Amino acid sequence: MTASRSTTRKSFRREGEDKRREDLIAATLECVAERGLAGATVREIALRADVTAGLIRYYFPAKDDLIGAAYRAVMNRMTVQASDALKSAADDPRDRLNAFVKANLGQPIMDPNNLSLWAGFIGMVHADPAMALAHRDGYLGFRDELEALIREALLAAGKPADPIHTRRHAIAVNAIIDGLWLEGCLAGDIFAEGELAETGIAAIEAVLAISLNPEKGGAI
Amino acid sequence: MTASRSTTRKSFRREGEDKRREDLIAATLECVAERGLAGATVREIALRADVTAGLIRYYFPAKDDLIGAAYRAVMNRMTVQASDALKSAADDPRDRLNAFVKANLGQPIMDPNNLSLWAGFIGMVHADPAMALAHRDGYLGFRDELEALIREALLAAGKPADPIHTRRHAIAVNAIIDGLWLEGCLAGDIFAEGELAETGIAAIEAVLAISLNPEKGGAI
DNA sequence: GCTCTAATTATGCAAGCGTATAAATACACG
DNA sequence: CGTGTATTTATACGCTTGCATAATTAGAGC
Repeated sequence: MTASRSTTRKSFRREGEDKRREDLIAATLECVAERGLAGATVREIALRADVTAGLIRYYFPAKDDLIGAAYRAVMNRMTVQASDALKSAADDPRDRLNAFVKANLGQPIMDPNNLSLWAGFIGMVHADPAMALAHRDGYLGFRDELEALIREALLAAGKPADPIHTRRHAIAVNAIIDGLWLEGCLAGDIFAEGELAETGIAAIEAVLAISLNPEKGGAI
Repeated sequence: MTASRSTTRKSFRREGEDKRREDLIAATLECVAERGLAGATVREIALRADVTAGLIRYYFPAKDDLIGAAYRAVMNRMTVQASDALKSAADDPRDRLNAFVKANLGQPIMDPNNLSLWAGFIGMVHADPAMALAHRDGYLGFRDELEALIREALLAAGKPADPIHTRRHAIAVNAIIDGLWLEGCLAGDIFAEGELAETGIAAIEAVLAISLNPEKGGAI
């Protein structure tokens, strides 16, 4: 046994399955944030997670599964962040809707990194049915939550809230939020702090014909 | 000269530079439409254009240049289609804005293929400054055109149209159009024919507090 | 009809990709 | 303190990719 090892093998720690999955997903998001979906290669992700590439396949059958998990994680994180804003700030439904919109149109949801992953995914939706399903679930879930908020806000303002109109309102308000979120993520630097959130609130107030600031301003 | 050629060389025709570029861009769009940006490889594009891969580099220094040209072509095409709708249908500014919105929220602009290319691009914007520039130009151009339409529509309805409010209105209306376009491209099948366009018109009327159907309905 | 050149094909290369698999090792358990 | 196993590393394979370059040829101009 006189031979000396020319290279030392990487030392490592065993981690819990959940921890590793989370780390790998976090590393994936870092890659996407910095170089887009194309930059999220198996090797680069492993490097970020301080792990060797083979381990990824131990936790995810294929790379697409990791990417899909990362997408779901981001969407879920955004959903949770928006819901948190609801919990912490409201009893009047109009305040709740107001807080929901402001949360979606401010940090940390309105962030270029989120957009990069979202866009990369959307680009695959058309070609990959599995991802299309993942997307539609997230979209409808978001819109349903929004529709419930709108219904309550309308009722609190003494307005009718029949399903047909409420649905249409939800579609329009969803578009306003999505569109402004997009603008902010893509070119946040050309807008003043809070400008997009204010614009969104004002537009939604106009569409629903109610005030979302019931304490300060009266109902329209 | 008894030797026979084992394989015959591909016959070809020389084409004008413009024609070839257009063909290559069209082939690129086909690839993106079918399999997403990732499916738009140099070899696949060449196959579609009935050309060998090397020729692409003769017209485009690098693949990214072709992709960028394809992006610009699509955005330009959509812009032209929307502008055509303006020319063919209007003298009252409110009708013009109405037509503009309807055009952007209907065929052929609201199309999954357009979205695929757009999304793939947006995903790269964050990482590639050149593409970021290409995008911002297109975005600001679109918004400027929209802002002009809005200003005229407001004035025609006897409403004030000072720059500050007009800008904010343009941001909001742009968000509505973008958001609904997105929804329609992603899940057009869950909406009735023309539903998104109607929803968009109604939302924009509410935001601007004017009617966009001056012949039938009066101003609000 | 010849010639010259620009357009096109054909071939190959080096790099990077995702994936497979065997060897090594940390660590829980007795 | 061993021992077994789940976790992790290491290595390599086959494929695809974008790009370079040499050979060919279509077609314009004289």
